[in-house]
Amino acid sequence: MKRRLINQETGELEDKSVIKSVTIDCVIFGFQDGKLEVLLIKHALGIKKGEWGLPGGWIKKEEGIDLAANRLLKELTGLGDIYLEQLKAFGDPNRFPEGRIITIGYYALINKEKYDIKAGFTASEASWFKLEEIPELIYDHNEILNFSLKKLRHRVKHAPIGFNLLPEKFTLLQLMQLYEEILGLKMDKPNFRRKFLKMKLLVDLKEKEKDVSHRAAKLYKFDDRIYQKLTEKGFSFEF
Amino acid sequence: MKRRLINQETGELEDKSVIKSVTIDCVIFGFQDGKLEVLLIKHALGIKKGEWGLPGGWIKKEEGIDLAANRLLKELTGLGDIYLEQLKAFGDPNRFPEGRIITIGYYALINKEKYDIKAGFTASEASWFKLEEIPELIYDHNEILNFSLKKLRHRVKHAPIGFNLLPEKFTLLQLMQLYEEILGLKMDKPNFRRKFLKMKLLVDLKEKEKDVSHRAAKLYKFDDRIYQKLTEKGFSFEF
DNA sequence: TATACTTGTAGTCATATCTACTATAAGATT
DNA sequence: AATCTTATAGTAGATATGACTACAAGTATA
Repeated sequence: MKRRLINQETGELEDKSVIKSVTIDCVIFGFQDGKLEVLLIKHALGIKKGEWGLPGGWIKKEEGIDLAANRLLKELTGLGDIYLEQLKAFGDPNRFPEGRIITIGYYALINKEKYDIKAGFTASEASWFKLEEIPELIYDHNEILNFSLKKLRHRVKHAPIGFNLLPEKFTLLQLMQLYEEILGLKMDKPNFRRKFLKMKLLVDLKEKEKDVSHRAAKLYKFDDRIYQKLTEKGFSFEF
Repeated sequence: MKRRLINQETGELEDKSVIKSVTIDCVIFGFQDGKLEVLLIKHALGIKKGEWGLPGGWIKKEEGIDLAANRLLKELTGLGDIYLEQLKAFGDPNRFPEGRIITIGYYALINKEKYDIKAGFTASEASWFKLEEIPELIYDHNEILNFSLKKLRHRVKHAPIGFNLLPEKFTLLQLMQLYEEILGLKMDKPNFRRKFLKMKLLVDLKEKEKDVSHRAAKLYKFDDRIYQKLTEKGFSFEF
């Protein structure tokens, strides 16, 4: 079934506010209970009703693609100021059976504790999936998701972006477990501490965890201004 | 001047063979006399006549974007089997004043000794530019080029792709100078040798340079199959 | 109150890696 | 034969890494 793009009366493209051939799809990562999670939505309408896929949408005609991705994220989750980065364009001619549509993939990192994402999804059902539980997705969304994972794994080693998945205040063990989960390996606590603290990227909050049934650990936060300053001096984050 | 997209008789999109709103632009890198170079073309027609820009073109309707990039490269330079990788999509609404066009950037690495690229450009003038000599380019092509440089600098440290810019047989000094030029730093010859040879990525060709006015250096080549095998064993290229 | 248990944090040590060198070899040029 | 250029080998101190031990600070349990 081909969609009708032309308005027969005016002879023009219908709905001039969007470019019909380019969409945005977004992989939204969260982190909970030591596990990386991805937010998926269940399509409520159309041919793919009932199937899971990545949240996404159209780009408006006069809107930059980064802006469009931010807007979509805001519409879907109700929040802005989120770590968001473009993956690449996906343009296999058969990726979308109903027509030639190119999609630009993005991925976002959010702090689940801070927001209740699912509240933003009114029309369609939304749910978090751990990596092992991800079902078969519509179109090429599994490919986009796998690409985003590869990108995230690479990026997290070369830029201090992991913090975006954690609460503002976190312990070194939480940070280490985040790295272990994303990179899929086991690390040594003392060595991890030393390596990370040596970078002097973290602010010691002089606070401790509360309500834990063991010795409370120090809390730290990441300060982007410190990172910027270090970067200017030639520092380059490598893990 | 807005282009007419609608055929008034049929009520359909004109020229169904291309998606009018998405193009491809390609940064082609070469390496000569120790310097990184970029291939630019001078526009022969249209508003931008006489100005320099990146080679590019339209994506055909039934063509994947990677395939389209390869086809364009072949049309422009007359050769295939070239290292080519997508950068990302550039979609500022004002990037192209004559209408909303999204471009997907690619970058290619070619061995200049092997081919005479400029022969492929019949219609428009093409020329190599060293990095310091790059003029102001049309649209957002300077931004695309700068992005490609950042990507190349990063990629060359994490994957053995630099070889694509060198002749098939090369000396360790040539390789080192390539790295020095791309990364913009000075290196130590003995240390570079040791580090690179330790990876066991290079094939010692048991040959030496000829017609040099000094002690001839050993020639090496890069063998992708060796790299694949090492990768399977867990090796990861880092420089 | 004492003991075990869990997690945090400090320190040790052998090994590998990086960096800045020096030294020598192999040719070509004068 | 002396000299110059570049290739290639080696060396030694500094630094980083990885595997470990030890102990501290709490909570839970006996």
